[in-house]
Amino acid sequence: MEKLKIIFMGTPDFAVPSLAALVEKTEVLCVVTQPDKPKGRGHKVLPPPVKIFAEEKNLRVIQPAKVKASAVVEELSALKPDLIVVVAFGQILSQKILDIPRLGCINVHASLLPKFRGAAPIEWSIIRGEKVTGITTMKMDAGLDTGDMLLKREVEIPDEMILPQLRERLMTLGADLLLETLEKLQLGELQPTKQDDSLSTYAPLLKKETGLIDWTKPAQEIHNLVRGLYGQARAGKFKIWRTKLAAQNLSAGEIKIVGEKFFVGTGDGSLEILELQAPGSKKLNAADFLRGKKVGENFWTNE
RNA sequence: CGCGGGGUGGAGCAGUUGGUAGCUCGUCGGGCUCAUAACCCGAAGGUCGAAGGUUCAAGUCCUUCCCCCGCAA
Repeated sequence: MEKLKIIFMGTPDFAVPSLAALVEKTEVLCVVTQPDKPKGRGHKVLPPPVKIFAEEKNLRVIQPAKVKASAVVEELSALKPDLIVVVAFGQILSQKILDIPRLGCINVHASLLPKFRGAAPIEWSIIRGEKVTGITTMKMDAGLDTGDMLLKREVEIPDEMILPQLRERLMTLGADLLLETLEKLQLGELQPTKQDDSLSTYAPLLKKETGLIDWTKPAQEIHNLVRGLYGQARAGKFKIWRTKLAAQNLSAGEIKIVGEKFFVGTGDGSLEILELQAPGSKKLNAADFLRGKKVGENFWTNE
């Protein structure tokens, strides 16, 4: 089968396996990713993971601040790609770009569309307590994750699964499903399916306040939040990394220490805190955290 | 040059105005006990992140560097 000529657009870790798969099976003309941005502490300018990978493979990389810019559109058109593949790119494509490749633009999205359209589908699927999520490939249109669906693959979310595990699983699956989609595309076996907009939900970018734990909420709900944000869930000045449903009789926010175990009451039951992190300190399991430290009355807000 | 916190025996922490390095836990040995993650007694284990400097004397003051973390992006 003839190799497809592809332009790849993607930015974070999540997109790397898909790009790697394309490098194996297709001809990647060019990789489009976000510009290097000053991230992290110092002021360090770090290239996005996709760029690092692409450069290792000696692929052509461009990093436009805006892909929509006419100069960029012209540059991409000139490459005459068969297809554009987009995986967690981080910029919205204009209709002009969507019209460039003769076979259109394909997106790998980390949810079972039309659920969880948007920027953070993996996080929200856990936060919302979904038992199953997955990957959907779709033919892109001008809307946000509204294109016709091509292939879909499910993944179960066990109750104890945390964000990095699910992300890892989905990024691998995403790469597989991408290849499968391209194969069927070439064989003419794809049957695009319209999304039922009435069933759609959104998975917006996470905000800081999303991670604030409200102890009056149900234990399962808090547990889901902690799992889905892994490290971004906070109570007072503390980050809560891992929790587990527990059977202590405590009022909301009340803390109880039993030996090396750390329990907190919620709106309807209690949680055991397995891993947490104090400001300026590193992530610790509860036993280590409790050593040499006093856990007092206004623990969450004081100190 | 974005702002800030921290690096002390295996783990988590305390170390006041510079003057013998402590605590909790763990580890090892012994004791108590039907038994124990409980209790009692004892022991081992630290060039106090690195390199310089000030000083009679520095974990504690000064300088430089390395690493970790939070915020902000």
